[in-house]
Amino acid sequence: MPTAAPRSLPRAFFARPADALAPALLGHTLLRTKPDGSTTAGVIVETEAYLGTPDKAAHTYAGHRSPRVESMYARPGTAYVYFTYGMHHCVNVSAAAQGDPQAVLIRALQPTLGLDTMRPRRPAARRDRDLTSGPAKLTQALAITRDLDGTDLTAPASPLRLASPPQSPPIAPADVAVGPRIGIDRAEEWVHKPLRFWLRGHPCVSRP
DNA sequence: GTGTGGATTATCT
DNA sequence: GATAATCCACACC
Repeated sequence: MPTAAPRSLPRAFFARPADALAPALLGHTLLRTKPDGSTTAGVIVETEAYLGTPDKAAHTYAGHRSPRVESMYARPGTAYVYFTYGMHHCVNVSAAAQGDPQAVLIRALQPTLGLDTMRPRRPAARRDRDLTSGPAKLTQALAITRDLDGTDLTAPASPLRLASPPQSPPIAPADVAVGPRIGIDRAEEWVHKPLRFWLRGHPCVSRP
């Protein structure tokens, strides 16, 4: 019998522009395995695309390159984890081709595995849907910090990886809502571009 | 060397 | 809605 283990997404899945990858990631699973063997995971329900060099809201606008953002330049399927607001981490997936610094921010998950492990990491979450309903909430719940920056998300043995659950029902385009990105207010024409994607009506998205 | 401002969240009113 | 919490990267002396 085949196991119930999700199968990792192949490198080629990530080798497309961020605005094409972002909606395609909806419905796939982010899995986090710690050295102690604990596993936490959730289904992606909200993403945002950051298009790199031309995108005034991207960390790599105008080709900006530094150790912090190096993972955005890495081969597709690499984790870009950054630290912001003095206390929060956010996790992205590098997209497009190596050297083209595009990425997709994972903004919300539906928690599916290891909820008992997540709860003590998220004491403010009064309901389970609050465990991972935001980009910094999900990194807390899954214990994702900067030491996972650069992780290969396609490798089955990685501490952080992306997978497609067996028998996952396909996401119909009509179920995907599109709108402007959250928290972007000084990127001129890039403020309003429809680069945020979420599952319409899902209770775990960061904002309706 | 100093100053500024976040791809956010929790906790108030 | 407003604001504090709190670090780092970067711009600009």
